[in-house]
Amino acid sequence: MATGRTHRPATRSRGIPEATVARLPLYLRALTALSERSVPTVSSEELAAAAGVNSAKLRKDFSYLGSYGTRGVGYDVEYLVYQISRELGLTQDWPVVIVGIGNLGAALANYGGFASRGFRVAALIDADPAMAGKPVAGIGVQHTDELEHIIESNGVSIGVIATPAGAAQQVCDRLVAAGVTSILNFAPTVLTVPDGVDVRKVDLSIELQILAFHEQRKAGEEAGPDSGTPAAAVRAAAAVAGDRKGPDGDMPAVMPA
Amino acid sequence: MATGRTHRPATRSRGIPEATVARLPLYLRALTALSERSVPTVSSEELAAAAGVNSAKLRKDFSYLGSYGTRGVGYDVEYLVYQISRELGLTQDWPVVIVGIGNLGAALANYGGFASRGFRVAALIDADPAMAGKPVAGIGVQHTDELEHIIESNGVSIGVIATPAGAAQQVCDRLVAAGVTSILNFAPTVLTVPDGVDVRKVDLSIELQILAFHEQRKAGEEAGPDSGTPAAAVRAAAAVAGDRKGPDGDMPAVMPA
DNA sequence: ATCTGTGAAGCCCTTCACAGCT
DNA sequence: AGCTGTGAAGGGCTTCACAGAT
Repeated sequence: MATGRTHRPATRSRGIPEATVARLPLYLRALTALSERSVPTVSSEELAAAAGVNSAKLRKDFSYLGSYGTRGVGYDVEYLVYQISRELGLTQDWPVVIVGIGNLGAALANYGGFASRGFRVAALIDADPAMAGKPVAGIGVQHTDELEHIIESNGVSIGVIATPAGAAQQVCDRLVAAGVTSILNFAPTVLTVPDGVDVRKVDLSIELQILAFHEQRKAGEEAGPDSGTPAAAVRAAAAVAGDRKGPDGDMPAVMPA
Repeated sequence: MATGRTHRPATRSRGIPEATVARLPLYLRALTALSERSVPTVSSEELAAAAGVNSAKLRKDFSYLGSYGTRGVGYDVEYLVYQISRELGLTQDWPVVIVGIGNLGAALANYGGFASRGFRVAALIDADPAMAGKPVAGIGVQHTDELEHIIESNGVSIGVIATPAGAAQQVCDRLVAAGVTSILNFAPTVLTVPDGVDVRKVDLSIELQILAFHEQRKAGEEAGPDSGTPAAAVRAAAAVAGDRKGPDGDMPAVMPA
């Protein structure tokens, strides 16, 4: 999922499909809520509804973990919470560093979901010397110079990058060199990492652009031609004929060969 | 022009696969960077490297948009920027509201990527009366009471939810009732929406949990090289284990019958 | 009677490999 | 000669539908 990854037929992970892994946290959240309400058992149908998936998918997912249900009855909530937690590696404590304590970094540091489930903010790191020592979310910000030392002395293997795009690759390189093998990247850049390092990215503007695509499609379909969308005028300019074979419109004016 | 107003089989947008749509913003970003460096043309190989995908995939993706390249040469950068922008609906201006101006909401409001590409923060909304009027990112925060009025008078169709989990569904319902048809949800909850409304979710703790899973797997592998057997061995070992066929360990103490 | 666990079918996406332009 | 555009093959995920357990 990271950058260019060479061939690898079938990872010896444990045979759990990536798509399933990505849903386990969803199930876990739903189960935790049930657990807090002291619900003892739950059917695949009920749990699936709570997690927002369909029940066949949920059962298939669980089948990769083992046979944890009881036919005719359902799943034991507490038992499943434990099994999924263990599968996800949440029965241990993961120290995490956040690099880049701007608006977003601070928001992440304050995010409750961190501590609640196996993750502990071990340090906040920023390149601005003026930030050093300032407490954010009850933790003193440390300067980037300390990065390697912090990683090593805390045994950190997960790093969160919340720096500007320009600094992200450099920070990433330093994190990896110091021993980090999993990175959550909030900077709008493609990170290049060595094999064996996992990168996941969260990109706000990409999400919005995907929504815009679907939004545009809705607007175009529901009422035939363009309805009263604001600033739709720009788009009308593209209604010229040309030799390009695009499905809809062409370049406004300038266009090279 | 070639706008096929033919029969619509089902939910197929315009034949552009969802996976392709999700990558268009990535290409767009890479192309924008090239454009700023005044690079006139780029090959599928080069652009793919910059976007972190492989070139066959990129060419296939572009083939859904039309034939925008020149064989033997590559793609014209400016032309592609325009075509992808248009496809994503970024040639028009999308007013967006952000609901929930806590740490995260403020970070989002300050996020530059918003304004830079077709999106405009039309309003910031918070339930706390004490927040009302306070400027965040140069915009005055408005109270939730104004929500419907703001949506309608600004023609907002995209909403961002950055509230606590407990308030998310309620806010969502109000947004939808007021006319919003696309929602970006940062609250750790499954949102229920009517047909025709798109929801995308960004969930920090889920991303971390996925990383933890892989991190755990790495740690487990360097210790003992199990004979490279994916699912088969798991099942084989489990069959011997006894009742429950969990691959590894069982519940510490309590466990149902 | 009920609900899980799972082969099998179907679908979508990715990757390959080469035909077709320039 | 070089690079795009694309049919075809391949792989993974989802959905179906029912056998199997309690």
